[in-house]
Amino acid sequence: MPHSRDGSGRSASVKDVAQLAGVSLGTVSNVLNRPERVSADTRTRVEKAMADLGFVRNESARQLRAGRSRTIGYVMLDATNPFFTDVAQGMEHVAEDRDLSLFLCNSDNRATREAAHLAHLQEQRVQGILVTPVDPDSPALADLASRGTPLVIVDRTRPGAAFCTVSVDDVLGGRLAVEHLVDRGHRRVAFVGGPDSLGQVRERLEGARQAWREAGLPDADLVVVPTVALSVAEGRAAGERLAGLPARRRPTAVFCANDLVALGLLQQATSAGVRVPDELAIVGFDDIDFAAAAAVPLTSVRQPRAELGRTAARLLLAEADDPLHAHEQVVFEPELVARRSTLG
Amino acid sequence: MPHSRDGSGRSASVKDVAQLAGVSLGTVSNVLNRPERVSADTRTRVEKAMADLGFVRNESARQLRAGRSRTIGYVMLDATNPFFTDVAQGMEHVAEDRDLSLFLCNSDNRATREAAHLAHLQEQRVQGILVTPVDPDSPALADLASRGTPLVIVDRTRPGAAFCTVSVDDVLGGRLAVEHLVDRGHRRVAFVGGPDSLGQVRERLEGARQAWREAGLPDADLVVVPTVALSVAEGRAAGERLAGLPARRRPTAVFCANDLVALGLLQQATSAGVRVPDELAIVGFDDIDFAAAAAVPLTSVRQPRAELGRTAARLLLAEADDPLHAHEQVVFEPELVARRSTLG
DNA sequence: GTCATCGATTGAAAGGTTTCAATGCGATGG
DNA sequence: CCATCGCATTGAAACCTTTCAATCGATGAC
Repeated sequence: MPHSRDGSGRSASVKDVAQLAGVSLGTVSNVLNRPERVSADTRTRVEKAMADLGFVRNESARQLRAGRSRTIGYVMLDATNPFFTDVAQGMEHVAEDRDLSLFLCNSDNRATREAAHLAHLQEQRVQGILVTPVDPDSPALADLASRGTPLVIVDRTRPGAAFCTVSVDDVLGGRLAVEHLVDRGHRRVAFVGGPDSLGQVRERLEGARQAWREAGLPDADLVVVPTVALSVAEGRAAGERLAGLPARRRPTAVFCANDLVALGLLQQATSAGVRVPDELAIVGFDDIDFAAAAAVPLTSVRQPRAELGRTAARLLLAEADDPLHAHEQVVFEPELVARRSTLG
Repeated sequence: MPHSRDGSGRSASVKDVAQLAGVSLGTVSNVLNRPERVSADTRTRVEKAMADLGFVRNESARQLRAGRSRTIGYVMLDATNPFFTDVAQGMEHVAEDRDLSLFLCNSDNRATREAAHLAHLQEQRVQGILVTPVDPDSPALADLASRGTPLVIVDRTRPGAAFCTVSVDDVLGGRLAVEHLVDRGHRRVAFVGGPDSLGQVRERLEGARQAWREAGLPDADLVVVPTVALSVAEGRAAGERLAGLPARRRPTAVFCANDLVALGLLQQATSAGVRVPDELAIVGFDDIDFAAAAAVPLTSVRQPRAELGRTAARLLLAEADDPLHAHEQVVFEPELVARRSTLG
């Protein structure tokens, strides 16, 4: 029924404000952008007119004129994984300090969705784009960067690329996890994670293998249990598969590619009556808040989540401010946080 | 400093494309927007020119002309709470179907941050704004709606307001939780949650009280344990406070205002040697994925998270398409999902 | 009394896209 | 051969803001 966007049709523009205040366009703009240049009297008159009309700056027009926007975007791999929301939180703080908005998009692990978001951000002429890509080697990313849009890859690395990357040493993380398990006396261990297309998964497994070999243990005793995704549900399913193994071949410990998988596995194990860690030790990866909060607190490989986000955002803005800026490949070191799920 | 991003100065515009392809501006625009009106020959020529120049549409200019954008925004209360990311996921699907982008912002429970995000979205002339507000009665929201920006409140209701709201009956949710506990024989129960400024907390408590009274139980046996936030850490702290109570006054069951609090409490209880549910039953609220995945799977009041998001987004777009649209107040019914944390 | 100066204000141009009425042209029908 | 029609293309206007050189009026110096 009555919808009345207030009687007036369109929303008020600087022109309307100028007219009502009896000044020129330029003056209104000055009130907005260089208030010190305007006499106190005119300024209050203009401000009153703005308030009366409910004037809201049109950011599109502003951007068009300025050529750049007040926004940066982050395309995340999985918005429902707390790891990524924590990373985003770190970025948000940097953006807030610089008075920019952070536009969050979720690719949900799909390359097509990722591409759509990247295109849209580019069309918006954002100051720069942060992305945790489905595939860091995709030529689409290189194209993007070569077109001049500042770009930072988060949680992946790509040596020699034409953009900055901020990541965590996943190979080292994998080593830490398995070294810990070996130290605790485990001699039959499973790695649970997938899909293989995720670099994070490949490298964590690689690290696990290195540590395993260096401990002089036979390759066959490091079992790989692949999953189709890094989710709680997949962790639960993997738990059931493990439970199905003959006792001789069943591992005494599991290293999961991330905490979601570990939590699912933990739940399945406990509900199947397997005692953690006595009968089965579990190590996760990421150290999300839910890891410590699990009923059997989870040993996990901690990544500096917020720091990752902050650093990525800072590098992005550095590049946006200075296009001659040299690209950096920052790599953080992960750290093992031992808790009850491996400590008995 | 010369700041040549690439040799070419600015990025290519329709004008450049037109020139290279030897056609007029209008034709390029037609290729972009009404390709069927352009002869096959010219079309391919124009498309080649675009590819050669790496042409990217300037969304600001487009928006400026069109008066509206291809974007909707969601200002969420707490991006690190999986409940809200699941709601956002539901919205994302609707947006994707309509070929819109969803701009996610996090107010992080702060009114100032919320205001900043709302202002920025308004300046961007988004098609509409979804928001789970810090305070649904804030006049700022009413102002926003009266200026003509389509607005939908998510997870809160506000009867008689000049905008749509989509919520879940929190009072009913509270009743379900407590009725369940009373059915299971509990006669001393605690409610854990806060701050009181959150309507969700107030109403869930209200429902709990109603159910308690209707069961004919004395008010004093429903203990309220306030928290300063709905987080895992606060749940853990509350657990410690409960553990400190003299045995006679200690509740046999706890109803937590959301699952994060419940998970924290569960962890504290288990690590303190309190057996769940035998010595302490726990009910959460939201039924996030981590609830079922907890090592003692959590009984929780399920909200239709994705459905909430989808409905909100649909209402928003309905209003954006038809400003005469009548505002609706949709209320979903929650549902109790009983799991081991109360079932022994 | 004139001129330079200074601060406040103005007006016009620019930025990239879309839209729409107008144009041009070849073909069709009379 | 003329009128008409349809189709592909064109050109100019509009969207709203910002910027910058130009203008105006007044003040102070000489």
